Amino acid sequence: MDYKKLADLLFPDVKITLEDLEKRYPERKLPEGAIVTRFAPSPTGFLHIGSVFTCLVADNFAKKSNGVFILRIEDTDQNRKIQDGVKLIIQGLNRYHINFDEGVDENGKDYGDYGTYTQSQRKPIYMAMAKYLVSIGKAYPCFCDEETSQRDKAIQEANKELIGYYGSYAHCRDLTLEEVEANLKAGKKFAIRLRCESNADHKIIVEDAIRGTLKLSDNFNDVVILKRDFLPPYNFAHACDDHFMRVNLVIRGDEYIPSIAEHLQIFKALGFEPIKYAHVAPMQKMEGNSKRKISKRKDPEANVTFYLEEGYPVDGVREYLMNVANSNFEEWRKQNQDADIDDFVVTTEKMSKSGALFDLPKLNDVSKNVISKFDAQKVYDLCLEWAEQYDKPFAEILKANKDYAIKVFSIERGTQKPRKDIAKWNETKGAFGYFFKDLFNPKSVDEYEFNFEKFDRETIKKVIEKYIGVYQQEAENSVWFGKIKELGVEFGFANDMKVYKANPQDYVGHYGDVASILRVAITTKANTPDLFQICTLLGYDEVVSRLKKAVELL
RNA sequence: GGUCCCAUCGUCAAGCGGUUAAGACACCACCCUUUCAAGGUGGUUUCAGCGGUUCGAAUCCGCUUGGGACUACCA
Repeated sequence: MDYKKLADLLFPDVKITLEDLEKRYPERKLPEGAIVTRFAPSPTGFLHIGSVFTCLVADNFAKKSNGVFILRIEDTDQNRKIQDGVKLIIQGLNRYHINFDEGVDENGKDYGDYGTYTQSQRKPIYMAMAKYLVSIGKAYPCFCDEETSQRDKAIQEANKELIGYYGSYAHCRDLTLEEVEANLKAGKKFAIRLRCESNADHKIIVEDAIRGTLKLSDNFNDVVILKRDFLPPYNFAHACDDHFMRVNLVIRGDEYIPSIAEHLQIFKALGFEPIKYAHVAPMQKMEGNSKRKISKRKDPEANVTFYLEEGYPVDGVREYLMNVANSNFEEWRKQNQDADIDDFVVTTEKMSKSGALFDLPKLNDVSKNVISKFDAQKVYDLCLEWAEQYDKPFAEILKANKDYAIKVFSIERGTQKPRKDIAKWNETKGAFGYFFKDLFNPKSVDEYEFNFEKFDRETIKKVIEKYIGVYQQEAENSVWFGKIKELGVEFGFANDMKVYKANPQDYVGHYGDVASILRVAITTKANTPDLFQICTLLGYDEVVSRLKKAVELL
């Protein structure tokens, strides 16, 4: 068989050769150990949180090794592509401070020397390489239609045979030149298949950067490497692109593990150096009693916009994702409290083999800590940024009361033990809303978080009424609090915690309870920052009017 | 069905043949207390099961079970 002739018959117009491409995309001159990796999404929907995770890791590898991080758009499936898919991905990634050294921008424009970075535009490369494989006898044209493969599959299933295009099912594997010519003349379209030289009984050993040694069955299938539209499926695009972009570490989801053998076969046929893989476990989610992958369709938290909408600060999400990526991150963070998160070095060895459950309570905790370290101005800025998009009325209030809002956010901030009231910006209104007159408008006693299990209405009312009489805007916290204690004694509250603890039955409650009643009366909330500071900020008139309001509603 | 991957507290996880089996989140209790939080201290809870190898197994090997992925001219 004259394979060269076959290749020319199939691709008469393809002139690009392997040598041309090797020259056009030379090996990179990078320091020893530099990692060249890439994120290669398909623009088929929203940006998945798992993608952000993978990017964070990949970006870290590249940056820390003085390597290169590439964004490549895998849009060879023209049917699944969506409008603005690329934009969505890039914008989402940018929000999480992920930037690429090479790739495409929001408008689809390339930057970098190894482009183009959009697969649908790399057709000439794939065709050239497919032609090359045909010319050396490692690939062949397949004229089979869908019905044929459906039928074969049914037969294989019925016979409990392996499913695929191989052996006697590989109808076009040994077509003669004449047969090919006849098919071509008849106007039949063809795909290109790899001529597989192995079988399923053959085992291969692969070293995965995360998984360690993997023992896999070899590929036995004459897989399609060029579809009828002459665009490649993932497998061939992966081999060509990652080789010519001089990628040296492929970080991808572990759903690709079963196809490693197939991919390596393609590399080998092409004469390319086999590539190193790092297969990342997917994010999981609890459903009933079992874990499952977070699904794009079913789970809102799969979409990055979920975190944006809820108002999780970007730094919080990044911090949490780092936690998931490397278990030693937490320890590192403890020792480097103020260090930039980018200073942390992620290692493949420390990455988990099994999928981590997305743990929202943990995210909340991490996020609370992150926010607690922001200064008031930053809290204001980020909260406003969030509100502008997701809570317009609140944004207006924040803008109209900027200085005041910053004072509010300053309470017990910047101290050794900063408050941890909020984990995300959509909690701000609940936690601090009462500071703003426009947001404080209780209509019924039900809106107050009074502890009616401990104290009845009358007691609460009496305490508040009495307090209205004695309340003054004190300059000193201690003086102010002394009065509260004093007031409590009148109603039978203990003014000493130890005394109270010793004989609780002798008292109605303790001074903390008095403070709680006043806190709720003034703010409606049981949990607030330092009440003295709240009163100071609110001002005498407002405090008194709120106390009166509470009495009225009680 | 076939192929492959994975398996330590409720969750995330240290662990790499000898440990009282770390730590974090969550939960509970207590302490502190000029209130609420925060913080501090302590606690509940884990090696999926069964065999083997070994003086010794969470760790190595088998099997079983459970979970997951793949099985496209999708990626």
